[in-house]
Amino acid sequence: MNRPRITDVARIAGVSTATVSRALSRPERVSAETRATIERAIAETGYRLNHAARNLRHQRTGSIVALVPNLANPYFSQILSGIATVLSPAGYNLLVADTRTTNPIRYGDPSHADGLIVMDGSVPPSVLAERPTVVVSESIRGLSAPCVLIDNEAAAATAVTHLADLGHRRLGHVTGPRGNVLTEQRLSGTQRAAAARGLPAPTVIEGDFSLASGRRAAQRWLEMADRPTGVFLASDEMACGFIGELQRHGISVPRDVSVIGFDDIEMVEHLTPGLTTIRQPRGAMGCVSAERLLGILGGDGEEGDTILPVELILRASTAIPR
Amino acid sequence: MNRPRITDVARIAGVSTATVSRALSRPERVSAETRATIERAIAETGYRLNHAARNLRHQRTGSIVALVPNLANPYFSQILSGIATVLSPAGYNLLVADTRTTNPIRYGDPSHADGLIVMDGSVPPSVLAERPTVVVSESIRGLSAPCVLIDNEAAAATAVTHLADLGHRRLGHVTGPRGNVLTEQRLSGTQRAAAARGLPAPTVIEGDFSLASGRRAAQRWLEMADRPTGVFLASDEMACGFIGELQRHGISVPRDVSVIGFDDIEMVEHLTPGLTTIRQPRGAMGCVSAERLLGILGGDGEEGDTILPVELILRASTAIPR
DNA sequence: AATCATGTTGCAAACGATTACAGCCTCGAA
DNA sequence: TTCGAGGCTGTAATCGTTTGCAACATGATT
Repeated sequence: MNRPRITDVARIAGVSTATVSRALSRPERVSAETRATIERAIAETGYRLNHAARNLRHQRTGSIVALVPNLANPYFSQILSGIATVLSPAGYNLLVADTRTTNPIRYGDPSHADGLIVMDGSVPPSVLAERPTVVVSESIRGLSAPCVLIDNEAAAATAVTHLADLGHRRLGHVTGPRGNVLTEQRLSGTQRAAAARGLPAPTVIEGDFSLASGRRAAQRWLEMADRPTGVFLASDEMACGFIGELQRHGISVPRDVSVIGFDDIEMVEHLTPGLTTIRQPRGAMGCVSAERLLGILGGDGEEGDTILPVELILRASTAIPR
Repeated sequence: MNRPRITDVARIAGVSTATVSRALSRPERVSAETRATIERAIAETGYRLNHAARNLRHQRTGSIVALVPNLANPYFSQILSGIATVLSPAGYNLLVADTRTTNPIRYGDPSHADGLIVMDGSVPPSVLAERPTVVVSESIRGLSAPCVLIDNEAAAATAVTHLADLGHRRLGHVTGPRGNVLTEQRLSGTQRAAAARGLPAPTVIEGDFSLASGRRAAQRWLEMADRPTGVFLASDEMACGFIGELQRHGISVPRDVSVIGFDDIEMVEHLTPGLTTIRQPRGAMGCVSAERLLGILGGDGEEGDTILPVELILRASTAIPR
């Protein structure tokens, strides 16, 4: 037996399909008794709306696609989770596409989704121009879409100020890859905050956000004559590698050196010592980006970027210098 | 200016919409020169197919929905990632729904998706009966859908056998919540393997898979007169809590006690000591479940469950007993 | 009694594709 | 010349809704 259609309901209720449709979408425009009859007919047939047909008629899809560079990465899945909590009550489906395996062009196509939330800065702007778009976490050059970001410079300053508050004067900073926007902003915040406290410019070690580059940074630190007593690393992954390598050489954290990371990825809470770090509000970033996209879709979208506050998470890896 | 439709292409190419449609879906049924003309017209107009219309006509959606209990949990996002790598090349969209925020009934609706991949054992079978379904990781009682699983009993036996191989004779096992299928299977595998090696029955401590319950298990361990020298915990999270709490009491892992976990979640590689554990092939579980679903959709679906092999990951938390 | 506003309902045309069926043309065989 | 086969194309119905417009009934107003 085929799935019941709206005409089946109409026939059984003895009304036209137009009336059934109205009873569903704007019940107040249908008389109470007709509505009751229709409801009975719906129950009897087990009728359920065909969304493909409705979407065709409405010229919309009811879906939002989220473009992530790597679905397996917890950083993104937490943002996704935030997005889902907003989209679902709003009646939108969440379509997820991993840019490693999916051609983003496919989702730029308006017949797939009503809007895009992009977490991958490397997606070409031309693909995104066709649909309402919100960018999260990174900004994309040449695209005039609203972004949901954190203030990386201020966040870095917070980290450095924390070290300064503890009494550290010789500071180190391990950066992300050169040229990356995040890298530059965090570096600049680091230098600004140190200067503001009247401290000498922090020693800069170049990294690339990866665990391995954190380990290399540790080797650099070990070789130094005048070792910084407080080190701020631009990612938690690097901080993990850094601490692990130091411990392997008998250095104690935080007794010999205080370490502060960036991101607050889940695992660093469980390290020994627990890592002091800057938490990015990933869930909130997801929520806000979804809300802003809904705003645009609803026609009352605002201009400009949203900057979300970060939080300094104090754990055991930072302490007063010896 | 409106989006070009197939009629626009047809008009410009001087053919009927039927011919344009055929040129797109089965080019060999259209003469080469007509095809060329059509292609020119498509390029000229910038025409792109409207998927809503095609789907309506084809009575399909082109989407698969994945039902996860918690999108922010890396365990699931890695499975999702595997699913995405298979679905995307097959031309399907991946719709993700978090069962905490979305009513699963909504996705049981055939007009949303062509099939379901379920990662949440608590979804009522009635919701799933309407569409082809594959269950991953847990099995759902009362649902005759193929499952993609690991052999939890054998995996637990592998863990225990590893401890036995190292020479441990007094073993402990921290379980998941009672009543859970996984809990029972891992417990039974633990007991069977100990018996097979002629060891006394392992001391059982009840947990619930959470970090906190791992900490509580550590307290229980500390109170014991005759402490097990090797402990197998049914989740890595519990193992983290367990080790952390022991270290806080000056107990050294693995010198004083060997610890083995279950899952190989990302962070445990970076603990000190690195956690020996049983790795679930999460990416593969995702791939296989997606492939099986595509099989069903394609009409040549096979019956029965797929059991994937686990892997013992040796790290630093297990060693020969003192 | 005529007019009008109001509330309900139905008719039929969209939305944008796909495809069964039939028609036309060409060419080779009888 | 006639016929049939095969290749290509067009006509029109269809997928399941939504919605502008018009029609109708009812009761209030003049």
